[in-house]
Amino acid sequence: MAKHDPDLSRLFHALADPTRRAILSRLAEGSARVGDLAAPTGLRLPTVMKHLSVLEEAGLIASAKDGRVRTCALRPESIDAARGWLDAQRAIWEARLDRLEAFVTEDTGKDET
Amino acid sequence: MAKHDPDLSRLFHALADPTRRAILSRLAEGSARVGDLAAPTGLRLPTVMKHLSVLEEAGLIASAKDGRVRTCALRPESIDAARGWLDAQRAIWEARLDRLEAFVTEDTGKDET
DNA sequence: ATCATGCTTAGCCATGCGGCTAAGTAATGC
DNA sequence: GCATTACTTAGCCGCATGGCTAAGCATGAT
Repeated sequence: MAKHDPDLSRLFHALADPTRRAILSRLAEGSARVGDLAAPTGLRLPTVMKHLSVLEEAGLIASAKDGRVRTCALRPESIDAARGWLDAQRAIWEARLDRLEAFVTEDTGKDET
Repeated sequence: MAKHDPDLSRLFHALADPTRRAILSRLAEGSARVGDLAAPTGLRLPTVMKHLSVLEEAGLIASAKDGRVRTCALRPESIDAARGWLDAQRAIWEARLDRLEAFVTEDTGKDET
């Protein structure tokens, strides 16, 4: 387990934005050009570009420029880091759950504020 | 599939911070008091409190106050939403991968910026 | 009653993020 | 060559985030 894990932070951060998740979903239907990705979002190109940068730096997508057109595609394996962490945590949490059992969890909302 | 999915955004956002992930890891060893959670972070209490709020609003932890002590515990099932989304995406991406195959992905770094 | 403990609230500050416009560059089409 | 297309870069703006200090409040100990 790494101490800092900036990769994981960038990955989760990238996934935390609805627009970016929408872009990913769109890309799941096939690779697309930047303009085509921007259109359905209702956002301006530069804004979408930033989102694409975030996604690319998180390793979630790859892009290549052919002529004046940049095409983006998913990098499916990138999601494994996130899944791996979640699965690991889940496993540990479940294992410990018997000890915690009905501590605060019993009520789902014992004390809010 | 929801349009906005603010829950998913909050969840991923909560997981995007190293300090918060550290707190979750610590909680995986058993429930703990706020002060005990703050100590290893090197951060001040109010700061940690904010992190705990984020985690709680994301549904990742629950807390209850007994006397003047607040105890926090994990909510293992909360992670399922994230896992679910990741798994779904992963599945779709994999399925489509044959079509995309070696489009941009071939090189891992054809054209950066 | 008084004091210490442990969390909580309020408010400040710097940075970062998500949105925009405007202007720039590179490839294609005529 | 010149206009158009399609990104790209630069820079601005408002708000959220993550850190802090200082002060508050409730509980437990003396």
